Amino acid sequence: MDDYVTDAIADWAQERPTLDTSPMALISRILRAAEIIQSRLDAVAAEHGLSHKGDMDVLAALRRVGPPYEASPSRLARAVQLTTGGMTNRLDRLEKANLIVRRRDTTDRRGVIVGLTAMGKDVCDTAFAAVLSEQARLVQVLSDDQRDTASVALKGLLLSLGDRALPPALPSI
Amino acid sequence: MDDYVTDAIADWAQERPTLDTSPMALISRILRAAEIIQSRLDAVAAEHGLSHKGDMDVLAALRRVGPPYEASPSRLARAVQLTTGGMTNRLDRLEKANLIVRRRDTTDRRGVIVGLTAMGKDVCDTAFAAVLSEQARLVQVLSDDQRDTASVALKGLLLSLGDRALPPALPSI
DNA sequence: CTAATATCAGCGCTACTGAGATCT
DNA sequence: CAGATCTCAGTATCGCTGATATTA
Repeated sequence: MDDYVTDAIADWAQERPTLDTSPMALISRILRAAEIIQSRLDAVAAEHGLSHKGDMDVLAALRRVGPPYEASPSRLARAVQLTTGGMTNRLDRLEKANLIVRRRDTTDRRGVIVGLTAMGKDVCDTAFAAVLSEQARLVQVLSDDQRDTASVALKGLLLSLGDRALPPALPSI
Repeated sequence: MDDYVTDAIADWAQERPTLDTSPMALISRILRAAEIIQSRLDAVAAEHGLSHKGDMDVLAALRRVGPPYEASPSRLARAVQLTTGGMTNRLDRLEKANLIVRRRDTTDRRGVIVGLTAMGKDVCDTAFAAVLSEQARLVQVLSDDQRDTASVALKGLLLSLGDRALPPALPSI
């Protein structure tokens, strides 16, 4: 059976035989899979009150650093690949929903510290568990070996694209 | 060396040890890679006059069907995973830029047929070649074997998500 | 009559840019 | 003074929904 990309590659081979379309086999599938997956995960997050795309990512970024679940806006922006201006907007929304709070950074008075509220932590925990189980359902069709080798390949790709783990947070960042 | 996702998984293991985060190794990497790749490809397309995201996809969908480079709006919408309303907007833009034309479908007077202009074909051909060569650069870090196995895995994933090749166009569709 | 096609207007959401205030 | 941090206002983009006209 053919997916959309298989078909596209076959068409291009017909129309422009000199073009090397082999990279599409991977790249186009990454793009197309991401669209479909993202919309499914957004739907699951929305069922748990996170109706705005990206909210889950911010909450998760705060949650996974551990108690007291705090980080600076700029660090969060880096984590989710957003400008600080964009992060301000997301934080405004999340603060209005009582999922996060902002307080001044006492050690650097330019800065702000964002923290999860108790409610934010609860919502994050239940929503994240649901998103994860949806993810598990999505990858179910693949063998363990397929998942592992594909993960390793994508990790190599990401590293070459400059995607890195964030440096550990300093006493206040 | 660790990418962002490796780090995230390690954090979650610390914070919520009972959660099975293994699906993230693949899913999160697909999502994160797609963001980065898409923005790079958009930048390349923009260098060739296609400053609006998605324009390349529509032109390519028309181009790859072969002469006379025509298709209906609804078929194009299906190809790029868009509502027909959304496609109307894109086509308005592309028509204003003289990259496509719309004409009435003589066999079904509800319908419209979208065709590439000569200029549209030229722009598409040069832009697509540039995008492809950027794609080749992006996957350069991976071995042939890695690309193949990852492609196959993603194809399996896409098929399970319902992604299928479009049925062949009927005499007018 | 029901269903399909394309368009349009209105709406909502999202993020970016550039300027500004504050502080290191 | 240069540079960092965050916010804000303005702007652009983008796609969806639902109504409509037309035709099969």
